[in-house]
This record gives sequence, structure tokens and C-alpha cells, in this order.
Amino acid sequence: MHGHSTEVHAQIRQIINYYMEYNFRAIEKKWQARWVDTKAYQVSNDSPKPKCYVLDMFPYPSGAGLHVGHPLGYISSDIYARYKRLKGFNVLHPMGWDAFGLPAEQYALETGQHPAVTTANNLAAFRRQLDNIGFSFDWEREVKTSDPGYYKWTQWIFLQLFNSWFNRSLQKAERIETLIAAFEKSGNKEYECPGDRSISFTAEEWKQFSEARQREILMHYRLAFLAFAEVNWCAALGTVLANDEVVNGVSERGGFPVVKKKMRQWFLRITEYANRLLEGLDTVAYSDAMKEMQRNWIGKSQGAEVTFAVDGVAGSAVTVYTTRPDTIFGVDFMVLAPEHDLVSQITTEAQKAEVEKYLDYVQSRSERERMAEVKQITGCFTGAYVLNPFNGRRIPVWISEYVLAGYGTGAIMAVPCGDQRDFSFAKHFNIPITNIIGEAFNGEEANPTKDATLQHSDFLDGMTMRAAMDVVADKIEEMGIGKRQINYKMRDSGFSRQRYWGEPFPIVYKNGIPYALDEKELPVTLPHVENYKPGEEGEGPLANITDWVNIDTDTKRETNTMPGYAGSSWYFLRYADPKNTEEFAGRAATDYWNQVDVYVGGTEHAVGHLLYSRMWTKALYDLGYIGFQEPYKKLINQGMIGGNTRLVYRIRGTNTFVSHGLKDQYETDELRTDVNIVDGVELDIAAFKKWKPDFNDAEFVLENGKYICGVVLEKMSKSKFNTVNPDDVVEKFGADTFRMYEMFLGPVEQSKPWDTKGIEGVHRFLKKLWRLFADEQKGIIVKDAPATPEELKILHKTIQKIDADTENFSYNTAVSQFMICVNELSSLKCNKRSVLEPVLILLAPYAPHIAEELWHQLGNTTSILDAPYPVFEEKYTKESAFNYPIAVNGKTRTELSFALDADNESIEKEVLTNDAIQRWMEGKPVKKVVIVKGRMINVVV
RNA sequence: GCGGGUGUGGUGAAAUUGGUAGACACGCCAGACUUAGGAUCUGGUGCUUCACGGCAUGUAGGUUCGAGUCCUAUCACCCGCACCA
Repeated sequence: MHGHSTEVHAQIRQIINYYMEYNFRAIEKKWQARWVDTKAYQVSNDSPKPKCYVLDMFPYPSGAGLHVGHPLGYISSDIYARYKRLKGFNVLHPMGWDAFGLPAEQYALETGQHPAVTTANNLAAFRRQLDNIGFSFDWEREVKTSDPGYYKWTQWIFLQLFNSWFNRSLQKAERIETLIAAFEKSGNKEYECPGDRSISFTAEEWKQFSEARQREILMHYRLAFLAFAEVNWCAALGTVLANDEVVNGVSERGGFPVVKKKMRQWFLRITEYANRLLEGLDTVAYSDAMKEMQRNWIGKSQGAEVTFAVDGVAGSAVTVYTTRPDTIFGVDFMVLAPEHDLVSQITTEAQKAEVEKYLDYVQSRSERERMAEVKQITGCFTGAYVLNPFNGRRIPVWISEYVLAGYGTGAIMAVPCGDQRDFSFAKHFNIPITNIIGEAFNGEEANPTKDATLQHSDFLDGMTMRAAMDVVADKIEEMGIGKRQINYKMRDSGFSRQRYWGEPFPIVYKNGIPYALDEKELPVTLPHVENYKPGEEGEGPLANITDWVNIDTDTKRETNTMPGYAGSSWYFLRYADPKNTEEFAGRAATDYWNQVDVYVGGTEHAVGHLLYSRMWTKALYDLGYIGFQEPYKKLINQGMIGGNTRLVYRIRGTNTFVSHGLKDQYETDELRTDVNIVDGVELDIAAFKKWKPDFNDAEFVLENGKYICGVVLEKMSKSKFNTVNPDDVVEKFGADTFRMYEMFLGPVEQSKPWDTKGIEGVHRFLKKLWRLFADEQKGIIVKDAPATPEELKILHKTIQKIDADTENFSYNTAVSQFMICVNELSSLKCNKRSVLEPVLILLAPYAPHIAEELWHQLGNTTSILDAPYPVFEEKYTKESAFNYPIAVNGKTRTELSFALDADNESIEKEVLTNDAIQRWMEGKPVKKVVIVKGRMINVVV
């Protein structure tokens, strides 16, 4: 009987221990399941609460899975979303998939597996990894860009862009019908053609045009338009390559030659939005660095276009764009882009052969090379001269690859004394240099100043350059030889990809003329293909499916697909109303959720995704579909988590490894080893031997009985064996520990290396927190006794700090504060409900599982997810006295305590009579006593 | 070259925005408990000095009673853009 009872007791103790120890695995599994069952994260579009929209940049589900760097942003947004919910907001916090993309197609080419299959697999793996971490995503709103129910609306938005144009005088997009009406009324004289400035016609002419011609003209105005552009064509692979697939003029795979080839492609006329994209930056909270990157990308510049007549060729003229019209008298030569239309017209017989040779050379150069080799100066004289309109001086015309056809007018006036590239060019080709800025030019290098005084400049002599700019611009306009001009270096964005795994275009060609499909015909679903080989002449794989392409004898489908950024440009709108089959999103839903309040993601999307997404939002706004024109109110860029590579040292020519501290005694080779088999810097030798067959019989030279590894910080990547899978960390320490540790590493925006070793501190903190509530033997030990002032002070200081830090995304300092709080409550042995319960609520956004578990252990029956957030009350933290540091001449010498309401005179008196202070004053006379209330006191002698 | 950012212990980092530099952790050292410890707890830990003290926030100046914080110059590293006229 007695023995039996002991056994039962042991069993009971085991059961109690199971619950009363911090058993994070059981707790996390339990609550994750419970939250799913109770649909705890489902959010409604109908709520009396204020809304808050917290969004992560959705991932491309790659085959490699998540490493510990990826969830950093997701954890911060999750904390914020949970925090806002506790603060009484209706929070939208969705997640989805950027599921179209090149890697899936590459993988399909290599393995024959359909991208839809591999994407679904990857996606499931990502989902499992994410679920492990305990995010509060509302998965009912999941979107997937490759889902026809989603891309139907991507195609629909494309049609809106195709069917609209940008009205420059109103600075907004309008439907194409308004433009047609204007043409019928007064031709295009009010609306300069953005695609081709030379197009000009009257209403009568418009009406005479054939339908083909009319549509051709409209194409030059549409926001989504067709144009010819060069692509990287690799004949050997029979495909078009992306810029980064081309290295030194040959394909990255196989090393086959790549040439530029003109293809008809879709573009988005984002340049029309340049100014609004620029000005919109003032209305959003992005980091300065981010705004600056976008400004640079847009690249607004103010200047003038000036036309120079070609000497001896009647009716021929070169128009240049310059930001420095003030330097007009310093022009020593002219440079055209090699691709410039005038080159063939103005080249003289004598120079013809040489120019052609140069053009051949340029043709052989990839865009990359032209950009990379900055130092090399090349060019060729055309034999032609233009005349300076102000003084009739004959100016030689050159061509050179440093002038780009796509920017400005594709021609520049070269002023060697003021522009370094022009200077180098003049020196290289021995072109005489005119100095218009006197001593400011030293003859050794150009001086781009705007503050020098002009000389040899006719009517500008004696004027500062800055002042001359407007004078010249006025004169140019007055003489009718040019005008002021604003340019942007941003280009219209290419929107065609010669690929399979993307959205098909809702476009058909009838006798070669492109027509939009009717909305009713959407979605144009991506047909199933058996192979992913490119079509002939570089078309995408869709071109091979002839019965899909050929609708009838003279009607063919567009065979290109849309690029990756198509689906991601508007996904934030779809989350508001993800299941709508009638519209991309209902107006009531987008009006309610409105702008994304906080958008979290990496800097790598600084320009591409953000600018396109901003443009689409503006276009949808202009056309009246949504009520706001900036998608993301506030942007947080999470830093990268770097890899922390571990190195081992093999003695050359042996299979013996020597510990880091002893490696200098041998000649060694450095090898990377798997960071996951190293504890801190100590190698797990058994695991290392098993890691690779080569090391099965490795031998080791140890220091102090351990093998110590070297450390190097680099990018986290599989090939460097330094990736850490969040699954492994969660398995070992739990999701709550993982979440808090990622935040504890440092500021969210900052890049920092991952070090698994440090996680133990956070794990210990959670265990210590647990012990405030539960004792292994006694179970829950929380009491209902009243809190002491000391305990309340700790609690309220914590409320104040956590509340502010969470709102400001300062999560690393918040975690510190939790640690301080738990440390202090532990040393006070505080087990009081009135103190511990509010701490749990504060903690819930950071460590939701343990918070929910303890919340229920305390007898609460509703979820902590909707508990009332504690309110800070100053009266508990107010101090009556302060322990002042007392400094003499700025050096702290002692400390004295004074009441905060003590008057300065009595403080001063006491300080000056203090022994320690007396000693440091060394009898010198007091000049001044600085007393800063509640901070410090400084005696100046 | 242009633009943005960062430099603080052996390590990740704090610092109420001009007021006790190094909070909170990791690591390390010493100790307690334990059959054991990679559990838990306690104490210590910027450098220097026997000590009093002195020196310390990339470097050099400046402003100030007082500077990690503001100003000037300079160096290093990271990110973005780039023959952009």
C-alpha cells in the first residue's frame, strides 16, 4: 500500500512538473491549435473600432525555405499588429505569396516539373515554417499572385492602364475616350504626344486617319503601351536573357554570345507620373535614405533644350539638352549618342568609314559594359560642324558611347572647362578648350562650379554663372532656338517578359494591330504546357502552343507574360477584399482599410516594387477606383541578418584539424563548417566527423580539451554553411524565445549578424518569468495580495517603456525592459496578480504563447489577445528625491540626495560644504554652481 | 564621382536627445547547490594603476559649466545610384 502510494505520488509529480515547468513545446502547440480553432485572427471589414493596416512584403516562396533572417520583419510587424489590437484597433495583418517568377521556371526547365507544382510545394513549406513562429496572420485573406482568381484582376488593372492616358495639364490619368474626343475636336495641339514629340495633327487629319493609324497614335499616349526595345538575345539558347544573366557579353549559362535585338514589348508610362511620384514622397513616412534613393531614381533635372544649326546642311539641326545653359560660350564640341538619328545624315564622306567602324564597335558592347568601363574614352568625329547660335562659332560634332540615346535629347553640348567627362574627352582627342571662368579653371581638371564669374561670354561677361542660367534661358526662348525643359532620368518600365510563369496579357492582335480583350473575357488563364522551351525568335514558351495563340486565322494572342512586379503592385488592395469575384476589391473595403499604416520589408525593393506600386495606386486613384493615392503611409525597412560563419583549420596535406588558438603553429587551410554543429565557437567533433564522409576519420589538435572554431561574418547562404533554420531554433527554444531573441539582437532597421549562442539569455528570461507564476512543486503561486509601492513602480515604469518602445518599433530596448522588470520582480519575490497580470498583457505581442498560457493559468477564460492594455499612471513612478551626481569642473566626484522640490540655495549650500567636494575644489573660489533639476549638479571653480 | 548611413568593451548593443558612458544580454572569471550539468542561483568583469587616481565612444580640432550626442576637418566600413549632360 505504502509503496503503491509512493508510485502514484511520483506519477502525480511528473504530471504536475509537465505543467509547472515551462514546457514551451506543449504550450505553443496547444495555443496555436486553439487560435486556429477559435478563428482568433480572423478580422472583419465591419467594426466600430478604428482600423490599422499592418503589412509585410509578401515573400517569393523559393525552394530554399526560410532562414532566420527572413522572419525578422514578419516578427516586428506581428508584434506591432498584436499591440495595436490590444490597444483597441481593428487590425488587418494578412500574408500571401508573390508566386510567379523566374526561379520556378528555371527549375522547370531543368527538371521538367511544372512551376505550378514546385510553387505549391514551396509555398506549403513556407507556410509550415511561418506557422511555427506563431504569427497572427488572417489566413482567410491569403492571396497568391499565380491564382487565376487573383491575376484576373492584375489583367483587369492592365486594361485600365491600356485604356487610359496621362493628361499633363491636369497631371492625372484619364480614360482614352477623353483623348479621342479631344483629337476629334482639335487634333493633338493641346496634348503633346509623350511617345513621339514629332507627331502633330489637326482634327480633320485625325478623322482621315485609318483605324490602324489612329490606334498607332493612341498607343503613343496609353499608360500601358507597345514599343520596340532592345533585349539581350542569345541565339544559341534561343532565348532572351535578363541583364544579370549576361556577363561580359556572353550568357551566364554556357557562355554563348548575346546580342541586342529589338523586340516589340509592353511598357508602362511611369515617366508621366515622375513628378507626382517625387512630390508624393513628402506625404509619406519613409526613411530619408529610402526617399533619397527614389529621388535619385526619378532623377529630376532642370535645364534647357537648345538647337544648333548644322553648318552647310540646310534644314538640319542638332538639339541638345543641358542643365547649364550659362556655359553656352564654353562649348567646344558636340557629342551625339551613337544611336542618334542624325548621325547618318550629317556624317561627311571623309569620315563615313571611321564612323561606321565605331558604330560596329558600339553595337558589340553590352549595356553592362558601356556602364562598367567608365575610364575608357572612345569616340569618333562625324566631320560635321554646328554653329553656336550666339556667336556663330563652328563646333565639331562627335559621337561617343558616353552619351546615352535615351536621356534628354541624346545629344550634349560639351563644355570641357566645366564638366569632367567633357574635359577628359577633349584631352583625349586633342580638342582645344575654351576657358570661360578665368582663374576658376586650372587647366588640369574641369570645375563644375556655379559660382564663378563668366568671361569670354559676350553679353554674360562679369555675371555669375548662377545668375546667367536664367538670362540665357530667357534669351534662348526669346530667340526661338529652344526652351526650358525638365527631364527625368527614370525610364518607362518594360512590362513584357519572354517567359511562361507569369500573367498572360489580355491582348490579341488582329492583323498585327493590338486590341484589348473585353473585361468579360478575363481571366486569360495561363495554359498548361508540357515544356518550357522558348518560342522561335525569342518569344516566350506560350508562342509554342499554337492552338492557344491562334484564335482564328488573323487573330493571335500576345505570347509574352507580365513581369514579377505586376502582381505585387496592387496586392495590398486585394487583402481588403480577397474573395471578391466582381471587382479587384470593393470600394467600401478599400475605403475602410485605406492606406497601409505600416509596411515592413527589405531595402532591396527600395525603387522597383515601391515605385511601381505607388504608380499603380495613383493611376487607380485617378480613374476613381480607390480613394487614396499613396499605398504605404509608413515604411519600415528591416536590416539583413548576416551569417556568422564558423571556420576550421586543416593542416595542409593531412586530415588533422587544429584549434583556432594553435593554428599559427602550422600551415593550414581554412574551411567553412556548418554553424549548426558548433556550440558558440566550440566544435561538436562527433557531429563534424559525421558531417561529410571526408571527415569520418579526421583527427584534432585541441586547446584546453576543446576545438575552437574561427569566426567570420558574411552573407547568410547555403553555400557558406552558415544558414540557420528557424524550425531548428523553435524546436530547441520555442517560438516565443525565437521571436524575442530576433528582436533583442538590435534595432529592426539595422543589419546584424546572427549568433545562436546569445539566444540562451532570452530563453532564461522566459523561464524566470514563468517561475514568478509557477513553482515546480507547488504549482501556480500567484496571490491576490495588494502590491507594494515598489512593485507598482516597477510595473508602471515597464508599462511606460514598453508602450512607447512598441509604438516606435524599438523592440530591442523593450525586450531589455522586460528583463529588467522580471529581474526586479524576482528579487522582490513578487507573485501578486495585480502586478503580474498587466505584465503578461504587455508581453503578449512579443511572446504570445507563454502569455496566453499563464493568462489562463491565472483563471482567465477569454483570450489575452483582446485583453485591455495596461494604462501607465505617473503617480506610481514619481520620485520625491533624486540622488544627484555632483561634479567639480565637469568631473563627477560624489553623489548627494536631495528632494526634487528642494530650492537651489539650500542645495548649493549643502553641496559646497560637502567634504568630498571641498577637497576637489582645492580652496579655489566658486565661479558658478549649475543645478539641473533631477539630473546633475556641477560646481565650477 | 554623387547620395544615404554607420563607427561605443572580447561580442550584440543601451544612453530619457547636451547632463553619472557601457543599461540589458552573450562570453569569460569565481563561488553555491547538485550523482551530474550545456539546469538553477550568487558575485565579479571597459582599459590602466599596489592604491589615491588617470584614461576611454574611429581620428584631430572647436562650442559649452558639461559633448557619444552640436559644429568643422579627416579616416574607415556598409548600402544605393552612376559616363544622366
